[in-house]
Amino acid sequence: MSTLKYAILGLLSKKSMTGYELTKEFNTSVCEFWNARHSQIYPELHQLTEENLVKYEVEITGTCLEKKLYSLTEEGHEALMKWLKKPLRMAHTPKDEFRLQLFFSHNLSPEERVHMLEFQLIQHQARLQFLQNYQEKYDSIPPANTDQFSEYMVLLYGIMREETSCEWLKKCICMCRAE
Amino acid sequence: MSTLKYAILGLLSKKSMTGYELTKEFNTSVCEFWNARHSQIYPELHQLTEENLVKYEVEITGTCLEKKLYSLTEEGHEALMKWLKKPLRMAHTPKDEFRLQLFFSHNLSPEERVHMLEFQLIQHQARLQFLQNYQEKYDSIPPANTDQFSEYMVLLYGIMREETSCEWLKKCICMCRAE
DNA sequence: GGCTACATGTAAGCGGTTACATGATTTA
DNA sequence: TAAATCATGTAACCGCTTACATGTAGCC
Repeated sequence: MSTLKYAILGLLSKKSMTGYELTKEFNTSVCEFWNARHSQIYPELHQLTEENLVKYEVEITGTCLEKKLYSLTEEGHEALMKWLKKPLRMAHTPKDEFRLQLFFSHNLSPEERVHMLEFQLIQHQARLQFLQNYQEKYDSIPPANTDQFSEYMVLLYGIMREETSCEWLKKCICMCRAE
Repeated sequence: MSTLKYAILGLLSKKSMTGYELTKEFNTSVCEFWNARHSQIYPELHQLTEENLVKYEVEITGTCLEKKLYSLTEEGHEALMKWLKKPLRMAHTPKDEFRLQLFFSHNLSPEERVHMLEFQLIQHQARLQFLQNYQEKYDSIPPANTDQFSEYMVLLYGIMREETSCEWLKKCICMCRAE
């Protein structure tokens, strides 16, 4: 079963949602480490329904607009728990077009190379700022048994990763300028 | 044009190679930030030939085994340079199944959660060790205009990223045990 | 009345993986 | 002579993106 299905089960374990709301979730909180478009989510929900891992109730908004409120079945909850307990092999290093460029960058002039590093740096600095702002919403580390604690750990990684990226880019700029 | 095509052009700019050798390259040095299987590489080489970005010469090994030695055309070199100079938007945070698990990990027992963090930690420590061993081959930072320098920068990122991952995992284990 | 957000779907195509398929060369 | 490596290809399938397609509800 695809990871996306577990992501959907996980989100539905927190709160019953429509496909539309799931799509929004994938574009906000979860998007730091997973994402999906509605064109992928609706078919997956159909499949999960067939597999009896989720069920839905039709609600009417206004006079006739139907929306499907999805929730986990007992079976769905079990499938989620089983996946959560599965030890994962470390993921293969993800593809990275910028580092591919950099790998061939000796074909560029020193100025061009420094320029491309600086362009990445300002973007990662902005991303770091965004994540740090998000972190300020926590005035302390949440208790370990809450979903806020899980969120906090994941956010922490994002911040540390961006700090490292900025540090690395600055180091590279420095080394390029040294000669 | 897909990134894989530029990766192939980049590798061929260093050295003329067969599809088989390109495949090996994608499983060693370059695999830290890009990879591809032979089933994808051979069709891409056919397309690049049609687009007149690469050309090949047939060589005979032994008595009859034909191999195609690919190299860049003038046009191919220009395409590579054009791509190298293209400023890249920061890549979207890559998908990460482990962090997805962790995001839903408040459903686990404290012991189970610590266990999954420790399992990741030993894997990242091994990867860090591997990259550090690789780094020892450089006894100093190579001159900035060489391809070794490009390699060195990319390797440095790998090491810093793994260091950060280990640091983060240790911090998480600590926080999980604190309560 | 018009705009934005809510809400749900399908189709075509791309990049990539896994598996199928074949055969020559080198080395132990 | 058997196994590992060199060498080149194709087919089916999967996950995902982009685009197509439709209609309602709420707000200004």
